[in-house]
Amino acid sequence: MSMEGQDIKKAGLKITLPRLKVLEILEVSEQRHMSAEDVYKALLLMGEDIGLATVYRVLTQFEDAGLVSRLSIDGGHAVFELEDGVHHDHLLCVSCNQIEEFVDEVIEQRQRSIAIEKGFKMTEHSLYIYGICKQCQEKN
Amino acid sequence: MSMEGQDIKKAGLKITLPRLKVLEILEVSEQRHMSAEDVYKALLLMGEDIGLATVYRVLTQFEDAGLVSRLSIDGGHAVFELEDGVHHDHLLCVSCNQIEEFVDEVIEQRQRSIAIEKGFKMTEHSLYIYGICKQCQEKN
DNA sequence: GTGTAAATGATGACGGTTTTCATTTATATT
DNA sequence: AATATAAATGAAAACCGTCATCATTTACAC
Repeated sequence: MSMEGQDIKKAGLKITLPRLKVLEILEVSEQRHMSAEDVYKALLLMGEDIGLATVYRVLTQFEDAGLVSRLSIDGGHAVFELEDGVHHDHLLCVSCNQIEEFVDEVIEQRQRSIAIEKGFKMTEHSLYIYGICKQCQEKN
Repeated sequence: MSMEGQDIKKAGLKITLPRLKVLEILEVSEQRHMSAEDVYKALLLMGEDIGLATVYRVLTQFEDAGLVSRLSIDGGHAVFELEDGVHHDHLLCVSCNQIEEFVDEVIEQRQRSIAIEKGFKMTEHSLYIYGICKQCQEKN
């Protein structure tokens, strides 16, 4: 059984072709952030005939299992990324939709302090910086 | 003409009953953050027979005019708040859906620095801290 | 008052996502 | 290896928040 198979099994899921292939796409794709539709199209290109509903289901199961993270970006559609255990935030280019990641311990710490000040028990946080990336600025 | 009427007029919009009433709801409602549906229901309670499509249109126009801000919270549905000119971020209670606001200049500054480091021209940013508010913690 | 562009309401469309349900498949057990 | 059974799948329809269409109504400049 492959490494991926073990991840799937550990999540309490049966090892099926759709699950193995979705995981493979996420691992081999040059784009780290993919929508369900992106994954679906990549599967079609690979010659795998897997339904879109299954892709959505599998991605949600992987999210529940902690294998992937879901980013809900502006305007209601989601992208997924392989979870690497390191929290990070995102910079999104509003022109080309490219996504970059960053980690900033100062911000992390301030967020924790604010939650405490307000009496909140923080479960999560999401920070998106929107802007125009270097390449898109140079193009125009 | 009321104060509100002037705001609407300044936005280049005709002063109509639906617009006055939507603005009134946003001002008098005890909840600062309302979805289009919330506003629509509040209008019905007031006895105003205004269509949901109009509520959406008016809120979008108010957003364009800078009278309200739209928050896109987790999973694609939006809430609106009266714009007071002061940028702030949000704490959301995942239990009771209450929303609190905060301002943190340290975070603001770090965000600007990160955008510069990454070569991004920042247009916007959104920061949400999710957690359980004080009241909900005490309840359980 | 009147003309004209703008605004409204009802309804249908839309897009991403989820549910339904009949069929197929993985896996534990014989 | 055959079988039983719960889980997984695919196709299609349902969903939900939001937006567009279009015929009718309204605000406001003249």
